[in-house]
Amino acid sequence: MSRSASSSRDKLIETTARLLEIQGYHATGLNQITKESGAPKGSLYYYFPEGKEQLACEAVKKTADIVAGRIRSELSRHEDPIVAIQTFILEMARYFQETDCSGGVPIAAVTLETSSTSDKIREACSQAYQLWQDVFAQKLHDSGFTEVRAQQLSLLIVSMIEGAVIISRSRQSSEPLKQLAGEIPNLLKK
Amino acid sequence: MSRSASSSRDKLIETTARLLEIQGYHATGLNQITKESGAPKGSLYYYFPEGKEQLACEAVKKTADIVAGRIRSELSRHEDPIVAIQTFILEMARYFQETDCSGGVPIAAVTLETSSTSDKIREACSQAYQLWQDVFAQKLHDSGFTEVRAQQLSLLIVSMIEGAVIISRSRQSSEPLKQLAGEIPNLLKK
DNA sequence: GTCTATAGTGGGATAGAC
DNA sequence: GTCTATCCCACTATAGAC
Repeated sequence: MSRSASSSRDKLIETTARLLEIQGYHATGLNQITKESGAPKGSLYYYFPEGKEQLACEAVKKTADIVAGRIRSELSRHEDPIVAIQTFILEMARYFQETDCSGGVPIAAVTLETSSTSDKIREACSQAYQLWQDVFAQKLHDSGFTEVRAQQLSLLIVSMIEGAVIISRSRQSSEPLKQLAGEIPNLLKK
Repeated sequence: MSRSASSSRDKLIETTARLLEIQGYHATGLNQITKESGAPKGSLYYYFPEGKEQLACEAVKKTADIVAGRIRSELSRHEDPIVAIQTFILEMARYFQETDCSGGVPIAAVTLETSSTSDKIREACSQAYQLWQDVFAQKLHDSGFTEVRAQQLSLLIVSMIEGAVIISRSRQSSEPLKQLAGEIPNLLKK
């Protein structure tokens, strides 16, 4: 439990999470991860004896929590769920541009690349999406929607965001994401 | 222009398109493509001198056209756009299950994996999404929506489908896709 | 048009010194 | 805990015979 130990481990996970978001799973090599993390090269298999799959799994879980926290934090800034979610999506558009049109769907590529070949990673991705959906649903439920309706709408919101970012990425433009934000009032109006 | 020549070329493109859909770009090797296509191994660089990038590009374009045709054909089966789009999405859910939960987003992985590294492929993906969006928009415009509104709603629809399939894939279940279908009436009701 | 062989690179993973 | 060296494998791409 020494500090330097967990520091190297954390750096590996964080770097992996960052690279998976912008490059995907297969394009992200172990060499690149150790190099960019600054973590000692020999420590990778010490902390992650099962190799790349385990490392990616941990990275996805870490991303799940961090993103859930960000969503929760953003949504809490406005009481009205329409305004809150709209603002969150516009904030995502900003982040998308800030990352040279390569961020915003931190686990989508991993999901698509590994869903047929690694149940562990796929399961981690599934739980991440569920977690994010739950955060949106909580906000909607707090605002008067029934639990069932809140879950349905949240699945829709998470789906739309994922798809809009992918299309935004293909166009190298945040326009699709911004357009999506404009549709939120229409979507949540009963 | 011999028949066998274009036949090998076509087989390579079709096999590539199929593999890209279920495996993504980096997991799909040239060896696997030639092997599964049944096309002579030596012919790949004869037909695609620029290699994998060119082959993937052609595969994405081919997919774009075929999928556009399928969407158009499905949507024409019902006059009411709500019923038509709903039915289309349920048909996608069926296809998703038929392909062992690995089909349905034929170019999403490619888009995410190559958008930063190949402008040619990224551009082909962008045009594919635009084409699919246009097909939905045409249907909506024919049904009385203004052109602008039809385009906005279509972007939303394509985005939602992409996202819902990704989440469906992570859960190995077509439920998210089916839930999305249920939301279409609410979405298109003015 | 097609084939084989191979160059050249980079990947993941392991062994063993320190 | 960390490092280096190394193994094996898969990949893209090319060269040159047929």
